[in-house]
Amino acid sequence: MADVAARARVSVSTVSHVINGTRPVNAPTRARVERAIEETGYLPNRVARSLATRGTQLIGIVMSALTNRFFVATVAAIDRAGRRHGYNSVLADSRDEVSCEAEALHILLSRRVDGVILAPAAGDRRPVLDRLLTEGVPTVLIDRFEDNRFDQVGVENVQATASLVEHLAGLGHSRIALVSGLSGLSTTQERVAGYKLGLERSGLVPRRELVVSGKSAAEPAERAVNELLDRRHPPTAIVSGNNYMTIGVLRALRARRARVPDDIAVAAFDDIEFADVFQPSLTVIAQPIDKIAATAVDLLIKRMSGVATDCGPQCIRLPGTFVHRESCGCEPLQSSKRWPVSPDGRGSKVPIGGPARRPT
Amino acid sequence: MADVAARARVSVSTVSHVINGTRPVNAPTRARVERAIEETGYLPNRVARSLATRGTQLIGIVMSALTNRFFVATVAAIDRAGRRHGYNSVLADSRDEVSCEAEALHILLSRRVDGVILAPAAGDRRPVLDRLLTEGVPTVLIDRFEDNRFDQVGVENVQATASLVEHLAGLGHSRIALVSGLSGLSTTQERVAGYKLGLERSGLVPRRELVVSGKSAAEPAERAVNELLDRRHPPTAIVSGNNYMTIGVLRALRARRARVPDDIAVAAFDDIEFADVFQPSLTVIAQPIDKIAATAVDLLIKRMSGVATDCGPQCIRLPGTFVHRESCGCEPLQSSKRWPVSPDGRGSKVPIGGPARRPT
DNA sequence: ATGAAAGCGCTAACAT
DNA sequence: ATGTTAGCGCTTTCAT
Repeated sequence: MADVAARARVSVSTVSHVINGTRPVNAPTRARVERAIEETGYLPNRVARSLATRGTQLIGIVMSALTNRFFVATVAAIDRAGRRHGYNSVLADSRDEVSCEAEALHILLSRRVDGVILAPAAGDRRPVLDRLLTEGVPTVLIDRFEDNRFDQVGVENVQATASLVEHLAGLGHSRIALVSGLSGLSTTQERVAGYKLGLERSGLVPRRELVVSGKSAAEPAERAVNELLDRRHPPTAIVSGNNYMTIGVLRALRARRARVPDDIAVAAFDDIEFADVFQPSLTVIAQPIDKIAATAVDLLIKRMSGVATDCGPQCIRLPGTFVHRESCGCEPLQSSKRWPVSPDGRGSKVPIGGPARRPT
Repeated sequence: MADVAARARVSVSTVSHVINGTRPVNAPTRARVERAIEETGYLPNRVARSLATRGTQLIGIVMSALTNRFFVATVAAIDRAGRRHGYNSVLADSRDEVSCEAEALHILLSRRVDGVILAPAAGDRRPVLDRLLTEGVPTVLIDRFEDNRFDQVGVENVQATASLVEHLAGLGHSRIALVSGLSGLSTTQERVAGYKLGLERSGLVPRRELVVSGKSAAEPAERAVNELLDRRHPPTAIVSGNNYMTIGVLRALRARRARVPDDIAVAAFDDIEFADVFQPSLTVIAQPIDKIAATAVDLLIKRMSGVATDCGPQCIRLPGTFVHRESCGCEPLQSSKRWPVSPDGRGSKVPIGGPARRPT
């Protein structure tokens, strides 16, 4: 930088100002500086800049890379959204373990990230969250909520799950089971609530034995389904609480040679990549991943820039999308239909074209 | 830090040295410092550290997040491997566009990353690669190769693809088609070569018309398969060149109600998440993603630390894994079998238990 | 409109 | 074994 300044016969402060546009500089002077930058191939050192300004323009993302279902999409979307505002992302995999998460956060904080987007790991997240609070770093929680001291953004779970149930009930099913997730998670609670709501709206009575835990993972879900199918009166339809559990459900069904949807209908929370080529294709609620990420980043940037510092923590729920395919047992479709599930539950009840009735 | 020093009644340099362990410090002194750190909740500022040491301990990852098949796994694996050595990852999505890639690289360089792991975008990567070279940043290329001035690590393509073909030929197929990728990519060339090699080894003659381009993406692959099936003598088996094209292949087959593997057998490069629940499950070559990432990071760290600075660019090919499932048309299996495909082609020919012969 | 100089928080050579 | 101090490359206040 001194090099550039010498070459342009100006002071370093002028160089700084033409680079950042932080104060008016005479056209000819600026031209000289710009030429000098060209000639020297000068590349501003953002580390030094960060030290001087006490801001890194870095967003720390801490997430359970392997376990969390939309790691890919979310991280990619956060990165994209952040970059539009001049931010970069530094990653930290929490492996879905709180201890690892705490360490990850520690590293990010020592790197002085301007803000954090966190998909909390399963387990006791208090220590991590408390730390975040005392450290005073702007933070937005994603996916799993738990703590109303933080901004949070995620999919609307209740109405979305209810719409799945109502759809199945509308096809004549009355014994609809739910494979639910880990009991500690807010998503699990909300989806269970949605399941019950859907049943009630359909005039069905929730039965405790039809809710089994798949512990948010494939293997437990597979076991749970096996247990379900061993009963005297097995369900005629299954709702799965997340993508991993859906895989478990399908494995169990497949191992028993149960045909979907003829023997048993399936509808699931979370879309799965390539779910359209599954045999049959899967009827699901898709999360608005890009929207969630973009919203989280927007919110975070607002907090970081000091705007909206007064209003309390926000909790934003974005509507999922009902993706209507074949596993629910409607007549075979030409292609999948999608429509949003609004937070008030409307718009979710009438599939385009209307589902075929198929009493069981 | 000055705070800590005052509290412990030592100088800042002593504090620095107990933190970094860079020089012996008397036990009682160290204890005082450590206590002071505890009490003040002092968190070292890595930005300042980076400025002083001219090292960020940051690995820049530039990758086509949405397009590239193993974005998730690779980034996660890089992050994990890097963290074991005290490195963090900063991300930059290139969207598989060279202009975006150049910008991404620019940003990472201005952030003074210690090294770069790059999955080159499709297109003319010369400018970016040249920049990397002139800037002198240690770099390891992943997945797509093209330039022998760089260290590179990826899957071994030729033998792996050959093993797929040989397996199908061993089942009696003689008209085996290949849906190949974008012609500009090294991976495409190598997999085409592997396809031919496999045919030759099986005593079959490669026929040009049986190689169609799926352009590395689902839709073109779907079109290509449709074209293939419209012929007077359609192939009896299809080898797909990557995961996205496999999806296209399956869509085409499905739309035509062609049964796999009865009407047509399928084997593919790249494993797909949950490929085991596909109907039928997919016989594929799985890439050793974790190994690739770990190897790339190891190599990068060697370069960054100045070790092995003399030996020329390395090109490391890691063997893929043959995952034997159902779409190839062997007898239904209990579960999937896996075995490595060694770079010399051995170990790939005899599936465990031996494939059932099924002449066409 | 431009420049001089004091930091930002740390490391590391040099001194004691 | 510990302390002093000169940077690292930039921003920004205060002068001019």
